Amino acid sequence: MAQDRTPSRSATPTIYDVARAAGVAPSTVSRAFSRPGRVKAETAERIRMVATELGYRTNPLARALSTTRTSMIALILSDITNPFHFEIIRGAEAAASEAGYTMLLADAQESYRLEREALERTLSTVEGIVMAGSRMSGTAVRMIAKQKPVIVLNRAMADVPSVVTDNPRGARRAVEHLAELDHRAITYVAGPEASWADGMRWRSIREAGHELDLSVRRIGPYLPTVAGGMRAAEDLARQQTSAVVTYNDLVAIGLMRGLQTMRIRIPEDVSVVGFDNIFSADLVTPALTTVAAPLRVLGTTAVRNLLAVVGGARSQTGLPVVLPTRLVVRGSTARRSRKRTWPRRPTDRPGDGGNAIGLPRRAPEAQ
Amino acid sequence: MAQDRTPSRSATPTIYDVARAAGVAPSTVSRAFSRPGRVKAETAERIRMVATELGYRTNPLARALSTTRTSMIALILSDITNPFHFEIIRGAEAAASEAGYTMLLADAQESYRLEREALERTLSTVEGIVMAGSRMSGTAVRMIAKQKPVIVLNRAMADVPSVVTDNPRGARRAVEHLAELDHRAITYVAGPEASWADGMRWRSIREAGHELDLSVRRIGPYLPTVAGGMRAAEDLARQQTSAVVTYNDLVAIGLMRGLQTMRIRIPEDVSVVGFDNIFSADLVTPALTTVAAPLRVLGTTAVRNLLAVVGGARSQTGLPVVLPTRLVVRGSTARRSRKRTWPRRPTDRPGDGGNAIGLPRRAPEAQ
DNA sequence: TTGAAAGCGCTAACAG
DNA sequence: CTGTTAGCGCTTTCAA
Repeated sequence: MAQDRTPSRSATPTIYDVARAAGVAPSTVSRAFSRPGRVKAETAERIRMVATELGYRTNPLARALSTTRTSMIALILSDITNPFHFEIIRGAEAAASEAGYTMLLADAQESYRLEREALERTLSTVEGIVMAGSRMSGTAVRMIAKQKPVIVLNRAMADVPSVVTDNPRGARRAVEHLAELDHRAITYVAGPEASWADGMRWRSIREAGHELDLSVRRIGPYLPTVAGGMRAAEDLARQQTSAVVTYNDLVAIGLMRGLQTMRIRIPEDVSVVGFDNIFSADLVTPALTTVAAPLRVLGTTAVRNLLAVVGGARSQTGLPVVLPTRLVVRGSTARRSRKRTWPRRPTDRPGDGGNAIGLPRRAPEAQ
Repeated sequence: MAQDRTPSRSATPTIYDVARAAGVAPSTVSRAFSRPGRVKAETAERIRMVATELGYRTNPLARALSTTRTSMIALILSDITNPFHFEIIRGAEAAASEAGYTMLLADAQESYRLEREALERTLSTVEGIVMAGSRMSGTAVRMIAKQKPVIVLNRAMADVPSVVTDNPRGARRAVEHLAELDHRAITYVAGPEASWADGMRWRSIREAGHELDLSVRRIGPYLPTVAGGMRAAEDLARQQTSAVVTYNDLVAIGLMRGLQTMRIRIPEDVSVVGFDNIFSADLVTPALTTVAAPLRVLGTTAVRNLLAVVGGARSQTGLPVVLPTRLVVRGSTARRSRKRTWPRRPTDRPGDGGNAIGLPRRAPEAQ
């Protein structure tokens, strides 16, 4: 009476049950499932019959114990709610299951501790790990990589295989696009300082700006979220800019929204370019022009490369795999209007005062 | 030379290594980790020291083999890219890791075969399963539930524990809201026919409509996507309605977009209410009024209940757990304007002709 | 409180 | 081609 709380679930038959029922040795049953070639066709057939009849299924854990092949990989995300990760997750999952692997998903929720715990929990279970947007230090990551194959996503590391997008070309395309639209000055709205991508993007934008003779400045850092973008809008209102490029789409979306509530029109007054092309980028108004990352491919590539390493491949080069980006032009960018229509109404801005808006209109300087 | 392709990774020490180094029996080491109480304090301490020094970590697979406790659960999703699932995933993951469990994630990509495979792959590894938006038949689900604890999400089942949102109340609130805004007729834009939620929502809306003396009709089914919503917009243009409720937010977003390209204004010409309150619902223009589901809580509740069952709890009632919804009023709904301003320009509509738009203006009928 | 021994379910030599 | 025999790393009686 004490024990029957759990509803009875049919106990799974083992290899021994099948062996007995089929009149063969257990090892033969094992072979029939793990290397069919090594068993006479008829025998294998009979075993298979008996097995399905009994409802036998090989226990992957037991198998893993002797082979060390668990057929599992882990995907560790810095923040699962970041839409940037959505398609990556799908890509990764698809690649994994396509290869017969199961994917463990762990969300660090931007917390170092949680990330460590997740690693701790999964490390000994999986054959390899994809770390996306990890907050860990380079040495910490290397530490992990010493124990299990690791692929780092969106962060180039010298000695750990990584997959990144082509930020330099993407940034350059963004700047070129704005230049073609007659913009002469660009503001970069920065993301987290610790972000590898942020560094790459800013540097590339600055360089492209120099080459194309645009003046470029940077504000930030901001949180890489819609809220962060709205904050940036407040700060941006104090300055004259006709064009801005943001760290990512979330920031761009927040920025547009913030600007719009101040009666600043997008794209008539300010053109905005984001990065990543997340879900939603084309749903906002105006639809966001953005440097699209091949999100799903990012996920599949990471997993495929990981599985290659697991399978014994040595990465040929020590260099990161770089995936191409492409500029998706939508409604948030337009030709610079000759007449400065902005700022318009000093009092529109909510919160901290008109000071910000009514500033002297000196031309933006580079850097 | 043939074997050294794989970079050497430090072999993990076992319980035996620790035992030897600490001068105790392996079983004692095991106890020290699994039931500390059963080991003399000093001994345990010593073992612990040696263990950390050697970098020992108990192998969960091996442990699972003898205890059948794998500390893993699976979350099987019908479609991982559906934003409806994003927060659910996070909630589930959080609840799992909080309980020391690891979550396997599998995406069925709306495919029955893939769902089966995922189940096949994970079933014997996990202690329980959360099925979200499953496409499987009731009997198939029951089949699974006979083997491992299962919680079904967003679908009420008689004999399998499930967690759902309060669609009836949510639908009712939506209808009430529209009625308060003077709308007299409502169109429900339906989602997939196989969807349990769709049935619930439609039925509830119809009932609420009856009670509040509104006429209610239904169009569809449509795919539960933005594209589906845009299709619905085309069809809706042939009819007079001042208010529509859609199967979900995605459809609502697509619908608004489609309507807007036809120069139909939201909310001036048509008020739109969605369901779920997914990420993006407040980013579109106008921001979407919607029946918000407690997405994250849905995930955590499912997992917590699952773990309770795993832990031996018997579900008290056979009834599904119902989570409350709440109506989030945003910009997509407004008071019905007296003057009918729509349809306006017969030729605006792209594609299949003016026929659709210029239809006789008969009042919408119920059902 | 600790040790010895017998598995958990499966795979992997090694013979035959 | 198939049976026999050891384990994989950990837990769990059963004694001591």
